[in-house]
Amino acid sequence: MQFELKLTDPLSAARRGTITTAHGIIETPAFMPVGTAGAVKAVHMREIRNDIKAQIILGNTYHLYLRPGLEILAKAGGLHKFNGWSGPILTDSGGYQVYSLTDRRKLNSEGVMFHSHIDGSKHMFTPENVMDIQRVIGADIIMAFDECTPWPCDYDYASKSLDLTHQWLKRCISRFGKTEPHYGYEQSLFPIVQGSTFRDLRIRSAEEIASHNADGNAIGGLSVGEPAEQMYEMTELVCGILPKAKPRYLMGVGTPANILENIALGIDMFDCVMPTRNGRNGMLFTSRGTINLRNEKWKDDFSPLDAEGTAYVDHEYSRAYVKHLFKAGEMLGPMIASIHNLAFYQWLVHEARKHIEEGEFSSWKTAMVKQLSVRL
RNA sequence: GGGGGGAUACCAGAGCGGUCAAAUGGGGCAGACUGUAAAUCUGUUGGCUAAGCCUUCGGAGGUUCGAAUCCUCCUCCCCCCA
Repeated sequence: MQFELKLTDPLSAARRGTITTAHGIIETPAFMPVGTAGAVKAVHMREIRNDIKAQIILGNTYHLYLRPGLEILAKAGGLHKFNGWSGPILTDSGGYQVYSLTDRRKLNSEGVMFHSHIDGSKHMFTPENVMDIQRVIGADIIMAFDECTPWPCDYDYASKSLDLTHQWLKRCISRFGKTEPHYGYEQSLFPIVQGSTFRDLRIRSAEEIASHNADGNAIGGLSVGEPAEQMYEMTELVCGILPKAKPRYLMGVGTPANILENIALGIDMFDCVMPTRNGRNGMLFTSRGTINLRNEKWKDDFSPLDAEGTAYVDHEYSRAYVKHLFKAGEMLGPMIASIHNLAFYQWLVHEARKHIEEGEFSSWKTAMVKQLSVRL
């Protein structure tokens, strides 16, 4: 994997770059749709590719390991062949499940014992086997096994958790270095900065992560409930320490406004379930603000879903119709909303890239953030 | 013609003397959602001058300190036998 930093915004820390992987190029700043179980929920790969035009999607180690399982993934020839997405893939390590499935796991220095949410069976995840599993899945970018700390989190816990994540990182790097890709193309390992919302812990973690000189670096443990201002404070701090020449990935973020603010602080890559999950739940993100499609006020609004939208669904369907689909429990509603939202997120980062290139990112961002906060 | 069952809020449907403005679903209205246990979850759903009051359980009377609940008549609906 290669990262080329093309230019930096003169008025902010925003950057414009290109990541080249074995499966294609990613223009940064980039937004990556989440496809946890090997599918971006409710959306065809064809639509991700042709209509939404995402350049990379995510998968998840924990979920894919449980189902369909490594045997099938290996037999298929890796996730790309299995799910038909021939572009770049990034897999999360299961570190987020350490946080989100906290009542279904036991953590110790060796690793994490999960009680499967599917059948209750026990599965030990260690830094070593998480590398091995991600080798089998075959993602272009794989993530270190970490503990995503909850928020709020007391200092001592955050500090100890940080040390554990750092120890695990060394084990990840060691195992990764001793193993080979299974399918003939290169994989890159990204380490993850933790430290909750404590400045000194974030500094300590960012310095540790930077010292490994990985292909790219991630920031985790944010967007877990902390106020947005604290998230921005942490990303700014960490971006000041992480190497400039490597892509920076802010994990799990976020709202359209979060993305623009973090681009301004030097983040290059984002992923978030929000466009798909909120879409399935009837919420649309647009350049003019958000829409709750289930609201009564759209019942006879026959105007396009999003007159300024870039997706075909924005012009083929009316708000009234898609509201009806949601009310009627028709699965086409969530499908349309997911395509719209993902296309909107792609439009957002596309515009961000364009405005960085034009040297007017900051003013555009300020105006856009204001518009995005409107509730239509 | 004979016998039996039933009418409860937008719908379905509990309740069968006070703790009932009335369970539970559905529907309606609104909210949440940030490296996905999510096509999920939460709140709310008679009125008002709102920790209180007013009008509600087919209709009209009655019994009782007190009735959605008991009695009488009326109106409709359903089932069984002829």
